[in-house]
Amino acid sequence: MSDRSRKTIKDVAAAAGVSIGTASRALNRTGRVSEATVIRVTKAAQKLGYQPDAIAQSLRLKSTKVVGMLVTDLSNPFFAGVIRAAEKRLQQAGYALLVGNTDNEKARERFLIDLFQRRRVDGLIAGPCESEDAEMLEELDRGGLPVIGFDRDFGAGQSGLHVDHRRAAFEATRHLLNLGHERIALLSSSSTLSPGRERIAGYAAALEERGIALNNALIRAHKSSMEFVASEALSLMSLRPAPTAFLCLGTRMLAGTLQGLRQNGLSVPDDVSVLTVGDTDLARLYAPSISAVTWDLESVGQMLAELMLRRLEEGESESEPRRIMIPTQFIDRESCAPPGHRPET
Amino acid sequence: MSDRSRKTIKDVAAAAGVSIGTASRALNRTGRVSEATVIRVTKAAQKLGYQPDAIAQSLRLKSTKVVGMLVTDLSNPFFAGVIRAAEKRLQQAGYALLVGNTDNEKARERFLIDLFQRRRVDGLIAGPCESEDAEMLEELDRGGLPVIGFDRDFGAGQSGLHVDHRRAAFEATRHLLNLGHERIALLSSSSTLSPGRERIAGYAAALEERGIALNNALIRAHKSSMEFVASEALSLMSLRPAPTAFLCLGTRMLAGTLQGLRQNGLSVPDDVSVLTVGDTDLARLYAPSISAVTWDLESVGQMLAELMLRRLEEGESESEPRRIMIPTQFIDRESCAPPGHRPET
DNA sequence: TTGTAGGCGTTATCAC
DNA sequence: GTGATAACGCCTACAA
Repeated sequence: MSDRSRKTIKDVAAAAGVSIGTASRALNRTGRVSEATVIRVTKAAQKLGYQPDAIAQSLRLKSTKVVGMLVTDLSNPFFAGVIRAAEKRLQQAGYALLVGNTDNEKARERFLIDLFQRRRVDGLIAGPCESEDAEMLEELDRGGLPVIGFDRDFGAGQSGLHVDHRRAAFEATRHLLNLGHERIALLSSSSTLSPGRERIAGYAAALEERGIALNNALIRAHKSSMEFVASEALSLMSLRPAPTAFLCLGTRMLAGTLQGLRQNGLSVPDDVSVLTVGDTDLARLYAPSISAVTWDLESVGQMLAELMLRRLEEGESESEPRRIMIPTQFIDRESCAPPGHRPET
Repeated sequence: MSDRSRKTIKDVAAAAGVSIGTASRALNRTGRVSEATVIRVTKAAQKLGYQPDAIAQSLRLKSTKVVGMLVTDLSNPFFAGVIRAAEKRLQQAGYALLVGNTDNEKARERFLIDLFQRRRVDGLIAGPCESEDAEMLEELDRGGLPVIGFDRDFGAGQSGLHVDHRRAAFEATRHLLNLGHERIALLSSSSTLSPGRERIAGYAAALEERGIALNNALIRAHKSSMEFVASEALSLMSLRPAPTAFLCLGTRMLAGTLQGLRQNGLSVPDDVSVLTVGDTDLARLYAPSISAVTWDLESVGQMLAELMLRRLEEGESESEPRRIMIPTQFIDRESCAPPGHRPET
């Protein structure tokens, strides 16, 4: 099966004693071909180990059967799980998935979109990015490249999927409020990306519902290393009055917070309650286990693929855009208790 | 920029008033072209927003500038980190990375290899899989498709990269032995994949060095859910004499073990020591933090890409296969103590 | 039912 | 230096 001896449909046709046109029709079962030649051609193809050249097919059919996907970071488990599920579903439908990391940089996003276009992907799934480049993607979509947004702002005419981050943060905050907390610190890695913004909005809405004023001193929203988050957590704890609960938006925030609290001998939930939006092994298995808001990565990936496939298979029939909102679940574990559970030191 | 109006080199040539051949040469700066026409053509291309069609180029040049990568599970953080780094490096060299999940199934591996071949990938990075299908990959390689193995058995003539799992487990085990442990339980998700086999071998070698007989009752090597691992851990603890330390091979094993111990009120490291091969947030941040053997995912990915690029750019010059062994580092944290640290209950 | 031929968008090999 | 022209491998009218 050396590269040189790669069999083409020409070889198959020759081996079966038919023209290449007939061979093609027999292999693809398109057009009128006698059953006898179908068998003959198929056998010849099998014997030769013929594999149709997807590149040539793409050129001819104007479809690569590839969809591109843009994420900020493929190694982030929240994306990895989604990618995995999306790839699986797309593969069932005969599509491959080409993934690109934007690293949350506008320039890289541009570069990748360009790359995907040159590679003639059939569609594009666009995850969150600092450059909420709605118009650009909308233009692509109108230009004939189906775009599905994922946790990202996009134009009115576009299809997409959102995890309900706002409600997630709302419910988490309300849970803390119900326990009696009023000074709830918020740690977020971003206030500009759609998920971050939505979560902060949900937090604010829950406070407002109780008539508690938003205290900006309690909010820390910027990307930072785990070590820095740890020191942020400590600096928050040194406020007077100190927060009685931490709402961590994302794994890194949770990890940093736990580290910071632990370094300072603060115990959860006795000294302070902790709650996270986005569930991970760490939250599940930490001692104490951390209450979390979670959602199903697999169904997110699957739905994304589904949205894309629908667009792809509808062809030109510009159907109305579909939007999907993925619900979240609150999981109560051991990390939350009423404030003042233990007298302050 | 609608699909219909996608500009081809023909449009560029027309706009610049030259033939398509000249346009091509000007754009690619190949062959003799006057500086004046280069400028004219370039400007025309820019104005039209011309993007060369990578598919047509692939067909013509017989190179897709795509490399395929096979992993058991893209959402496993140990793979995700590697993939991310490999993709980055390959992209710098103008290659895209197409990833496929084998789910550790032979049939899926076959399917994906077939898919990658039809898509005419320029090379293949093959991660571990239950089917250590050395001959098949070797044949592919000889047939002209560069194959780089990753933590996987492969033929003598092939290039590849291995993390030094054997040494990792050896050192971890030796650390426990040095603390005085003699009954060390081993939890592994697999004894058939290359990494699992190597680790078990490293464990065995360390015991042998001390003249301690291998006790199969202490070894549990099969894939299983976290819950099952937890019950495995407990069943191990009910042995008499009970193990005094756990060596966990992989995140899931660690997570299950910690959960099991915790459910039973066993404390680390007072009742039992715990050590993991493969570092994660969970190990770093658990209380107590878990000693671990780690390695650099990024350099693994980068080296894999490097190996591939070298093969790709050497062309036909069948250079001798290169092998790389990635070293590991032992990180001592809080989860290990001498046995009998606290009198048994 | 089957064969022939044109073309998808490029690049490379020729002549000029 | 530049312009035709022939592939690359495949599918699909159109003709037979």
